[in-house]
Amino acid sequence: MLNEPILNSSHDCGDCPIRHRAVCARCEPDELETLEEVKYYRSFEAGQTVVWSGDPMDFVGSVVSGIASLTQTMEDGRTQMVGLLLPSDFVGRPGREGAAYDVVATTDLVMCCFRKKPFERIMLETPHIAQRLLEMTLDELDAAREWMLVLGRKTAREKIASLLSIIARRDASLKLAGVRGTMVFDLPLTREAMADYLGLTLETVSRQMSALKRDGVILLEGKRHVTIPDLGRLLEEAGDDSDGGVMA
Amino acid sequence: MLNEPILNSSHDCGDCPIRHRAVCARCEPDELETLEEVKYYRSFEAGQTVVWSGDPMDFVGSVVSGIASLTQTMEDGRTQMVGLLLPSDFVGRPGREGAAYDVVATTDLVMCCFRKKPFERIMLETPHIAQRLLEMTLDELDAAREWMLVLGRKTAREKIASLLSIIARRDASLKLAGVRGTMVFDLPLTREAMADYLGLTLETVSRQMSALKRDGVILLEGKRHVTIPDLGRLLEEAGDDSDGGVMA
DNA sequence: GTTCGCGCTTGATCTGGGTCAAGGATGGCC
DNA sequence: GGCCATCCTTGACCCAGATCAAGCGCGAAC
Repeated sequence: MLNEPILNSSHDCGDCPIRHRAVCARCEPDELETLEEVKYYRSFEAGQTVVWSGDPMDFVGSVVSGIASLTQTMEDGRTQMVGLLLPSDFVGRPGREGAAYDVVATTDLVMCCFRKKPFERIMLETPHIAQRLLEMTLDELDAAREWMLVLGRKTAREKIASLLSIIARRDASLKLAGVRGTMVFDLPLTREAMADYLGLTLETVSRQMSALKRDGVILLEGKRHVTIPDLGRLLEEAGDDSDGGVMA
Repeated sequence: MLNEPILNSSHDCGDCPIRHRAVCARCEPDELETLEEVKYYRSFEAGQTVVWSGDPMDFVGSVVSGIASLTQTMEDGRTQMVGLLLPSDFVGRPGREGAAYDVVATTDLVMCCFRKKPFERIMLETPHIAQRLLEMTLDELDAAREWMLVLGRKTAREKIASLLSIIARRDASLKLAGVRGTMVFDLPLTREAMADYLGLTLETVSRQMSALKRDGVILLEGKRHVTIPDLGRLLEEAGDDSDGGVMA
């Protein structure tokens, strides 16, 4: 799943997650303007802001490694994280001018970017891409709407459990081999970032993490290393109706 | 704005909001299978469910008149409205199997539907449609993410003000002629529906409506008829940084 | 080693909004 | 007209989570 090609798997030429022939500068650079003008890589340090809300965003792209978050902020400083970008996730709004939210590097981050104008041209010429983007955007919309239920109706404990199960499930590499339903991973978020994602304070996050640990729903080594002995139990705690606990 | 064509304004043949030639059964029915097999109208009474979450959804479509809401429900009955469909809004997930949430008619509702299979075929053949859908979906995604800020970080009073300003702004026909910043409309939602949209209880909605009335932010005649004497003031109450109070 | 800083935990207290409960208004129907 | 149902309002009380505050653990810099 990690770094899975996001637009078309039919063309594989390396570490760029956007592997459509039409946008593969490495393979058919003549199709495009000068290579670097269209496709390029960019690195960010943890904490750096990729784009500010409202600023013009002249590129689209996807995460190669690291984690970025999409956050909205009110003037008085209240902030809400509205999305989490893991490797292979796409950011960008073809046909839209500015960014609608801040994009911030949560960890060190490498992105693979395309300048927007040529990308849009390619999109017009390659219906497949628009369709793939539509699918991806529909998935994001579903995820956003599911998150609205979390924000609007779940208790603090359920919110934490929901976040943990999402992180666990989005990284399939984390299954603990041989033990059904057990997962191990390092939290990529500080307590504060978790709070911003969940609409809570960091103190409440901390307390609920402790409570889940006390009740054996999770095991904690240090502050970040998490073991989930029973994913089914966690999903129950999350108030999740889907019993997605069935593992390969 | 009302009933504005949602896919392509270049072809106008009546009351269907999807006015693309390729899907206009009335004008070029030969292009398609039997007319009724592809495009049809459907009416629902207030309270009726259009589709249940998880059920197969074999159509896409858009609202002709009335209001529908998208809601997610937990087993224990907690519900969260995750979207509001006004006339001309599109529902449907081309390329996706089942519905991800309940679609419920909030008022009496008329929808213009297309069976999904042929619609998808048309989409493949008509790049313009996929691109228009992508734009619309990106807009919905933006709206959903803005709503996440409301749900996660705003107070009850700010939530109510946000909802009122959204309803006011989405229906441009509601400007009170000649009076700058003044708007009048009938709330299309019960207090309970408002609560479900805002992640509150109906009692809190009622109390905050009374408070906003007491403070002169809104005027109420009966329970539903709302006058907003000063949209700027309302946006301020909503904690909205955009001073969208500039009126035509 | 010591000190600093940051991320985290935990405790004590406060409060916004939830919960429970009792009516009030409106409108359809007999 | 009277009756009933539905939607709404208001009050009294409670509690989950926010706020304020103190201190811990651990790695980095010296």
